[in-house]
Amino acid sequence: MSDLLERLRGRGWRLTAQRRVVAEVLDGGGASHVHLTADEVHARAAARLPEISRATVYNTLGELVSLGEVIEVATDGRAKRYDPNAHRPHQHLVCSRCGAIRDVHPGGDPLADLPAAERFGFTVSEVEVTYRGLCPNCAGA
Amino acid sequence: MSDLLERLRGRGWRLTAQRRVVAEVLDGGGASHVHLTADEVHARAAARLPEISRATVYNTLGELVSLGEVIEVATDGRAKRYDPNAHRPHQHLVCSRCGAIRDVHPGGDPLADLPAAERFGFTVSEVEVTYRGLCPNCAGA
DNA sequence: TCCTACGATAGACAGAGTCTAAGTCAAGAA
DNA sequence: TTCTTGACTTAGACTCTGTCTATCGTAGGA
Repeated sequence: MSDLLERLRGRGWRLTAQRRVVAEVLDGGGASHVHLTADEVHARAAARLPEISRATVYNTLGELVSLGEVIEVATDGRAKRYDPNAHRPHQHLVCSRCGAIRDVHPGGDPLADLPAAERFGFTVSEVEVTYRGLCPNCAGA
Repeated sequence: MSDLLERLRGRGWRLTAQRRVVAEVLDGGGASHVHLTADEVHARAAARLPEISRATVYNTLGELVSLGEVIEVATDGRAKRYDPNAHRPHQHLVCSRCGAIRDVHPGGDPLADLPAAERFGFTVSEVEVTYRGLCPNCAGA
């Protein structure tokens, strides 16, 4: 994660304690890639830096998204979730009951599946694929 | 749309003026398939039936969704949008700047693109594909 | 026509996110 | 090292979207 901070600093980011903590929280999931809501990020950040405000968390997440370091995922129309796994293209598997999210990496480029005739003049730059169903826990219950 | 109302009535739906107006508003887009937010549906319904309440619009939309007559689309993490084009499988093309939405119908079944090894025990039942980019208007500006 | 259960209503409430004004501090300059 | 400045942070009010509850109204069957 320190390389992320260095990368951001190289792009003119001022390195504050708050931003550092938010970046660390997002990276905290490690390989499991938890997809936290802004509120969860705030709660975890506040555990280390109690005076951090919600606005700062929202600002920092927004900046990370616009810098392409984090992906915003809107799976349910409720709170957005933030996915730090931005550098490897992937898709999401979402449980319709409990909301659990898993990253999946099928091969192929879904963008190629949309013929020009179906683009209606749009300049398409990305695709978001979300598979919905029941996770093993919920399917068992 | 009257066939929709008949279909719903056949399923035990009580046919009230409010429900009729909401169904007509959703159908009002016709072939263009506008994707209205709940608030927009309420505004248009209120133009015909001024005393209709927000709660009624939300209730009716929720019922139409659970009956499979309308699809709920969460493209931006803000307000959900309601898509009356539920009977023909399709995907969405969304403008990242102005939020415009278009239905597209590429061939093929995106569900087939996810190998069992990438399903992690999930019982996958549907896929949601959203292409993002700039619409012709926004790309020109 | 009458009854009654289902549906509609107003308005309070809750969650997610944005905005503003004022105070703080990271990092470059001297 | 100290100073300076503008970017960053903060509290808290505000907006928007959606839900809930108690009460009132009415569609549709008897």
